[in-house]
Amino acid sequence: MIIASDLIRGNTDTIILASLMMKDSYGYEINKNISTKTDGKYEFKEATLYTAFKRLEEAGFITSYWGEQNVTARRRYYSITQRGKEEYLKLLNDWKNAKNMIEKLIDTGVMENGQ
Amino acid sequence: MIIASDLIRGNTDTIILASLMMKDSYGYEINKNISTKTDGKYEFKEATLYTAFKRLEEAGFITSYWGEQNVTARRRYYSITQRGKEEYLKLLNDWKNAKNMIEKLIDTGVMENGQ
DNA sequence: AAATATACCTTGACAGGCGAAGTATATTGT
DNA sequence: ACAATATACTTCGCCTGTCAAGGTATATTT
Repeated sequence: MIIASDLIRGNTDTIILASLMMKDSYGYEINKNISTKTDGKYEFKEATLYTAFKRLEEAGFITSYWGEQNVTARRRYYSITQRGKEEYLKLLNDWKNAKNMIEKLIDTGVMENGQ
Repeated sequence: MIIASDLIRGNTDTIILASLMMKDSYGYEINKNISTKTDGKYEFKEATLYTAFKRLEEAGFITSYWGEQNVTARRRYYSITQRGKEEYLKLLNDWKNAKNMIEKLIDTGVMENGQ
């Protein structure tokens, strides 16, 4: 998994909501898309992913429904709600702030490059 | 505290090690410096800070010694070790990778600005 | 018939953050 | 003189999120 999960923690919900901003999707697909986007460097552990879905649904940020009977296994699709969209924007902003703050705090000048 | 601690988690050790890269310091001072640098937006909770010191010392990344008797309360100073310096560089690199990955995963184009 | 891929779910352990409470000294305010 | 505040460190126990491990079920490939 290469990337320490404690560095992703706090962005889990944002990542899931971002995926659902595009279109309704289901756990397995979301995870595969993440894997593709990161060249296989990251993927949620299943338990983490499904725990997150439950948390987000209970909070009213997403809703779910069973997909049509399909060729492979059954799929539970998730859809982002209006409140979820608002939350996503808030989380995006939180990340922006946290990121800037962290950079300010961990930089000692040893890595001489602005990006 | 404005900033969600789950967004900082994973950078706690890096922030402390970064502080000690400059000079030996003690908990209270490190925390005040963080508060100053962030315009009061962030500060470790005491329990978090001292837990982190213990963790880092057990891992061999820092060492500690009691400061000279001084005008106010007694101070336990921390010093970064050679292994701690190497760890700091590693953590800095981990952060850089995680940051890029997160940005890639949470961006949907709704916030139209490159920074 | 077995292996693999798709797809979801739950339990229990573990680690880090932190509220709360405690200890001790020096300075500042009234 | 006494209280409040600032400095400074420590420990206990709870909470939350991650995740290893196990389970269920179907379709395709070997």
